[in-house]
Amino acid sequence: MTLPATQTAGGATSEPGHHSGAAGQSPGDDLIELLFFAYRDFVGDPDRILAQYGFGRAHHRVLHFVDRYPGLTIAELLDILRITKQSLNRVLKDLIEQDYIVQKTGTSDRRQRLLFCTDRGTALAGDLIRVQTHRVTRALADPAAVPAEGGLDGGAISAQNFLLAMIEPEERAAVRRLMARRARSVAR
Amino acid sequence: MTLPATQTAGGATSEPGHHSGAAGQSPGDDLIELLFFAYRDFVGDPDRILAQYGFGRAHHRVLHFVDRYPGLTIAELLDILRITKQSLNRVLKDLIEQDYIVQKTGTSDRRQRLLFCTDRGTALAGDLIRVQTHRVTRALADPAAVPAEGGLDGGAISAQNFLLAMIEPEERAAVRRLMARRARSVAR
DNA sequence: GAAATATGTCAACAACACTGACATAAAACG
DNA sequence: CGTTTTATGTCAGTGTTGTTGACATATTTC
Repeated sequence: MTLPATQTAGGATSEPGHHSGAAGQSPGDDLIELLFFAYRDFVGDPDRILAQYGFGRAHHRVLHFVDRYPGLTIAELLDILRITKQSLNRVLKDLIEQDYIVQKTGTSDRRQRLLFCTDRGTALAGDLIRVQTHRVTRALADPAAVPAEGGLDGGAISAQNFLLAMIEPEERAAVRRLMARRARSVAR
Repeated sequence: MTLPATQTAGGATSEPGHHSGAAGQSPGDDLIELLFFAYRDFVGDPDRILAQYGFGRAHHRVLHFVDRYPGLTIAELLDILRITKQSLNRVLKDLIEQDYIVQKTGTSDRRQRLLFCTDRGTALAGDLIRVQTHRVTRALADPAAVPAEGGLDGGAISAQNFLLAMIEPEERAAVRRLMARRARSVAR
């Protein structure tokens, strides 16, 4: 990210009103954008690994939950992921055909298909967990905790610091600069 | 979400190894899943509103950043969103044609197109910000702060509480139940 | 005047979500 | 025991959002 300094043109069409664009600051407004940036980088790590296997984010989610909760049923997985069974089946099929996941018929209810990772699946899931855990662990240990200027917001600061620390280190300055740009235009 | 109790079948193909599936707990492993659930619900609110306008998540992101940072250029927006200009143009075109965003030629550099929200755009962006701010504010004020059993992890607890509180209230119990299921299988 | 930059656009394609319809096996119920 | 419900699988079509590659235009920079 390489965002230059603030600039202006004719001036916006907007006028002060209900929301009044770029104003109406609320405590934790920054968290909305930080969540976007943090999540963007959070899924970026796995994405790079998955691409080498020809898998995508959808495959990751399935593999992750099956790895962490062995014996998950299709219905449970659908409930967690909140997607349709058609969407799930498309990626699950790939994972089963390529021997990352196996299905076993349920013992108590033989209609159910319980899902388990194979060794291959466990290995890949482990690689993916590893990079994400690394980012999270680093974020928790990050000393970049610069308390906000205002008063304590009861958790607001630490949530903000956590999300900021989840962002790729090289990008943090740019994100800080961007958000400062908004803060300035509001203070005016 | 309605996840039943733990169940087992034949037993997984996996064996103890490097990662050893469902084991290898790390401080903040929960945060990986909480981030998934929190983000899922976080974007769920706006999605419902946007659907009524025939817009999607991509439209939301563009509208949000243009609203918050009036005068943003195309290049800056591309840098923030990390998508190609072709992807951006598709949704930006919709927003401009339907009068949510206007472009103004830059004054210092006439090649640039500075982006601004119209009143319509500001209004919609305000509605979207509102629901997200509501969720964040509620999460920050949430007294659901049940300290973890272990020792303090320096920010780990509050980040965990924040993300949990970002989850749709009716779903939190299910998420807690799910994650407890993993904790149990690990303790064994 | 040539080269670099900021933006726009056409075309094709891939991932991942959706809807709707239909099929099968097993469990549950009366 | 037969009907109904449940858990899962599958076919077909569609929409959103991302990608690559190629090319065009206006403006700035050197």
